Amino acid sequence: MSKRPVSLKTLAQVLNVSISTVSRALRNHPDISPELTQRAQQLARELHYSPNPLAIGLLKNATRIIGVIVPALVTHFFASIISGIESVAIERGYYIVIRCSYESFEKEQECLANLLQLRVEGIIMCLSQETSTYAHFDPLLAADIPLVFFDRVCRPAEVPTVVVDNQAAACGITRHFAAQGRRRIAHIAGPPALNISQERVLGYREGLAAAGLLFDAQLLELSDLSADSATAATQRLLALPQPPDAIFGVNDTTAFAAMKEIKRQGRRIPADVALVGFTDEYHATVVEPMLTSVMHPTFEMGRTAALLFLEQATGPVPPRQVVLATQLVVRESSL
Amino acid sequence: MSKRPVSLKTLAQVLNVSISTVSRALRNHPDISPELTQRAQQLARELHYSPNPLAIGLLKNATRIIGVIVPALVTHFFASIISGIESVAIERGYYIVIRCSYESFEKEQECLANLLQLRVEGIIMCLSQETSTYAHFDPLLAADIPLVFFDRVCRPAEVPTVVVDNQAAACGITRHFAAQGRRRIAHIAGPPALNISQERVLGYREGLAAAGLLFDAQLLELSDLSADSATAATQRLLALPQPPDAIFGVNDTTAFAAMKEIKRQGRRIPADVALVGFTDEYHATVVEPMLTSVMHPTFEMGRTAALLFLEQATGPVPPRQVVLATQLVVRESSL
DNA sequence: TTTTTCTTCGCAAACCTTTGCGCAAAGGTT
DNA sequence: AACCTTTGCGCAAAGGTTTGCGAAGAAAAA
Repeated sequence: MSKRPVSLKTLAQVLNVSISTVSRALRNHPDISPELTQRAQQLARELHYSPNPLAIGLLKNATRIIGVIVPALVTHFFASIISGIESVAIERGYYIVIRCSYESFEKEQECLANLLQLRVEGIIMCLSQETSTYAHFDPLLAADIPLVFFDRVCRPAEVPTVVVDNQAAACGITRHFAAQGRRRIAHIAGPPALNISQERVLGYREGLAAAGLLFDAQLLELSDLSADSATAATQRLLALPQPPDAIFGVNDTTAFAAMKEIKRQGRRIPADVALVGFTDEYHATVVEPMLTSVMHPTFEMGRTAALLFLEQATGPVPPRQVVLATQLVVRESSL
Repeated sequence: MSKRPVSLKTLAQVLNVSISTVSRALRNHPDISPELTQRAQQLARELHYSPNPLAIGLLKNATRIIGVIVPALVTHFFASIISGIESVAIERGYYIVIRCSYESFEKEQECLANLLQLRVEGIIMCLSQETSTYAHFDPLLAADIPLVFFDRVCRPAEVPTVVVDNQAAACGITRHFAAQGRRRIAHIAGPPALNISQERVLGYREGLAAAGLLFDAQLLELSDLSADSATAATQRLLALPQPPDAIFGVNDTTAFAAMKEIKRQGRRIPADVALVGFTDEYHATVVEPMLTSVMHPTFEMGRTAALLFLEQATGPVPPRQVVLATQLVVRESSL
């Protein structure tokens, strides 16, 4: 298509020496005379020579590309994590190729296969919401291709992961509610297959116990992390004979949807129902009332995931499980 | 690092034929006997052979990678556009590599050079806020590397672009305000170098004229698209002897910041000051009052940009300028 | 039988880079 | 004068794929 860029061959012809000599000259090989080295580097600059990564990749069997698979792109959470991954990738001379699974197990498999075809050097990903079997990662592990999970993880014994302290955070939220005098604390949970859902439910129950409250199955609702399902869950909760006086959403999308529904029904936040989200999207501060939420170190999470990849890429080391601390940011919605 | 995957060579050795024969067999070349073709394809499946894109890329001088440069990743707007680009890229067998300029002209140049080193087949990008000279695109044009701009554009005579009807939309907002009886309509504009800022200011003035209102320079404030600068601009506007009764923000970030400041000063929206944003981020519906805004077809914008790239990639055609329609979504903040 | 025509495959070059090895000329040592 | 070392460079292979051309063998035509 576009004309071929200048190669070592071009330089060699101009300098009237062999290709291998030019190659050495550019890399300051001691075998090459200072004058020729000088001339070659000078010419390379003038002609804007840059080594062809495909040729090097072919030779070294390394593309310097990291594949990244996210369930969704259009969220503060994932965009910020990608941003973190990108930042360390750049520092270390890697490129990242993004693929989106759209929360679909099937698409997740497609993305995986697709990125492997590209010969990525590793994959950093977050499981889709539908993913509940994990055999599709076998080929990666068998081929020694570094794999890193973040947030939603599996097979932690084999694959390095970076997650947040979900259970502790969820416990903290529940205890925060209890400390405000709330007694009927509800939780809108996520898909049961996901570790994040499980851990947050665990933390929720731990918090209840710590506050001396009994677990009430009616107050534990399920959602698929979407606004619609969260709205439905909220409606069911509010329709209870004894509706909750506090709701803890599994993420901020859930909490925003709950907030809308609560307000739509003319109930006051936090007077009638206190509300807390999870993830701390940027807009938590712009809604009214401002949403109490669990701040995730998203950028840091991305950076850590990338560093875990680098760790695996340099030498095969045992998989590390990094747990990042979150912080409960208390705002108007839960006071 | 990781072991080399199976290549044509591997297959050739097993089948006891030459590499070129296997290559032809897999591509159903008529020169190869049906039985051998059959056997080769069978074996390729069993061994999970997939052609090495580096080798093909080297041969064809094509990486099937599109470089994408955005000023920021962590926004609904850009994430959604990237999503659109990705969707058509996948359909056409391309990969996308994302780079972020962080609104910096210097970083924009770095990203550009970096992606060119990777030998991307084209670049789809949005100008950084600081970018006001455009010579750094010369090498691309000279090398016939397809380039596409979206939203913030330049050199439209040479480079295909996809934008929204900024002036018409801005005019529409202003007239909407006027129709509600507003008389002192302010605009918080963006960096003057950007086409989007210029066009929206033009539309603003066009709308004023159409409504029979005089332009008042005091009511035209500048921002750098950040929340902080928008807050400052809002403070200046509200401190005016005759403060505005309507504010039109150059984007939703600006509008959100303005909303916070207006509320902080104890003024009512829309009673005292009506407010309209631009871009319709998802959270426009969750703030209180819900924000009137201009809905952008962001996903469509990404898709269009990718299609424009494909257009350039197949054959050099004159650059097209695509203008997408927006829609003013009227909500509580301006009624 | 000899020549022509298919059929079916292999050789080699090209894309670009790196690197082990070899080789020539120049200088130095005995 | 004969030998050894250094200096400075080229050859060739390797990595995986595609493709024009040549070639061997078989079948068909003369």
